Amino acid sequence: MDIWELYRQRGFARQATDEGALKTLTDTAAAGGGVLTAYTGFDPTADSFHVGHLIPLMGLIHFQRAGHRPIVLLGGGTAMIGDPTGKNEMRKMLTDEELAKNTDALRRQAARLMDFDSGNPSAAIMANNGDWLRQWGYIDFLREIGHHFSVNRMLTFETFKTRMETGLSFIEFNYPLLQAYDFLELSRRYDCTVQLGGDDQWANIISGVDLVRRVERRDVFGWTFPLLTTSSGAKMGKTEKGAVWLDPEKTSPYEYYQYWVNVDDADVAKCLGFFTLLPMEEVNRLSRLEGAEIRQAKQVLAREATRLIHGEEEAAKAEKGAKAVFGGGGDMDQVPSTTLEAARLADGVDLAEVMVSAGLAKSKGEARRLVDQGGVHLNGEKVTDGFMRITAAHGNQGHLMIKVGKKKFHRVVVA
RNA sequence: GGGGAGAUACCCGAGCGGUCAAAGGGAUCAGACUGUAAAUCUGACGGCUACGCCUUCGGAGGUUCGAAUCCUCCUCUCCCCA
Repeated sequence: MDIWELYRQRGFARQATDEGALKTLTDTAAAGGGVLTAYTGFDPTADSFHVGHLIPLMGLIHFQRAGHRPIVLLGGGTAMIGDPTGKNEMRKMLTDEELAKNTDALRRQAARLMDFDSGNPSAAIMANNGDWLRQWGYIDFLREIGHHFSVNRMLTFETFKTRMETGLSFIEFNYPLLQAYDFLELSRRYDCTVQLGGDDQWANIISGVDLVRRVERRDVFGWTFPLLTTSSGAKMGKTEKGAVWLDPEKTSPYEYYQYWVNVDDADVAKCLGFFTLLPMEEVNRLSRLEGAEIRQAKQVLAREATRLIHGEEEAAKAEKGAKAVFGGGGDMDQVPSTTLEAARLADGVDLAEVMVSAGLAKSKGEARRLVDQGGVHLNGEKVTDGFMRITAAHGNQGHLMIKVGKKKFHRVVVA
């Protein structure tokens, strides 16, 4: 089975520029013992990847597992422009320092997901388009790259059509040229012949394919992955706290695990294909589960997805923590926690205040509302007084368990 | 350069000079029902030991007993003309 077939089976296929030719190319490479090189670009707009980046990242992981060579392209240059795709308004400009910091953080995260250093032919490459984009002079770029682009055609891109209503700045209008040029540069430097990306990148990808053909008279290809949405069409990867990050500092492994256990029934099968490396037979078996048994599938999903990002040990801990609070008994240590100085318990501490500092409520008022609505439990007992104060009497061997709603648990350690 | 429209809470979006902490929808959160689903119904949704007080309607001033609402200037956005 070639990589493209594997992509199809697991749901990683949306559009391809020329699937027939792509297969031929892959077969030829395989027959000659060579590897194929593909890249995906990520703009360093934050200092961590989040769940929204996961499909392309998983795509690259599979690509490498299939024996090919992935390139992770960090958009240190393009992020200075801002991809207008899917945006209604221009994104704020990042400073050089922010970019450097973000690029660095993303590089470290990516390095944990793929093999970059083994020296194998399939060892991944990390590139930064700032390395080549920032060297260009304006006139030179226009003459050498710009003249290959038709404005008439660019205006037909969905991205720009919608932006014609709300406004589009010239800087953003140039984004496809830069991304297209990346492909040209990567094809020259690394013999990269495929660009992978989310389906919203289609226009940018074919711009690159066209550019390489025009300049190099060489056929390269584009392949897009579906966008990560729930079955109801909403974007995935968001919780009330915001994006679900891959950085354990921003989203703990426990929270990460919880995110996956809580996906809708309707999305479980899809997610198993996308976010685990389980063989498809296993994915299909789990996907056939119905009713309450779907929970088993969700647990496998959460376990595997967490393992991939945070490692076996953290995944096991997150799972134990989940079992402890939802199944009763067991190891509570993995539940998110904060500490509280014992001395403060002497005259009581406002529960609402503790909830705010633990991130369980945005304000004391909200915390009190939650209590009023019967959504707060302390050590398993429903709290009824919004102004309740925590005292030493509540210290259950130095541990207090606050539950908000049905799923949010937080431990307070008295120290 | 000229003319017009506009900026309201997380998003969209109403808003007569007082009865506006600001309609409605979405998102979100909580409760009930469940399986740590979905759908549905109910409630909450600026802050604050709270039938009151404080801070909000792009920014800065002003008029007024009283301003989201009127005036002036500024910033930004969109549309049309050249």
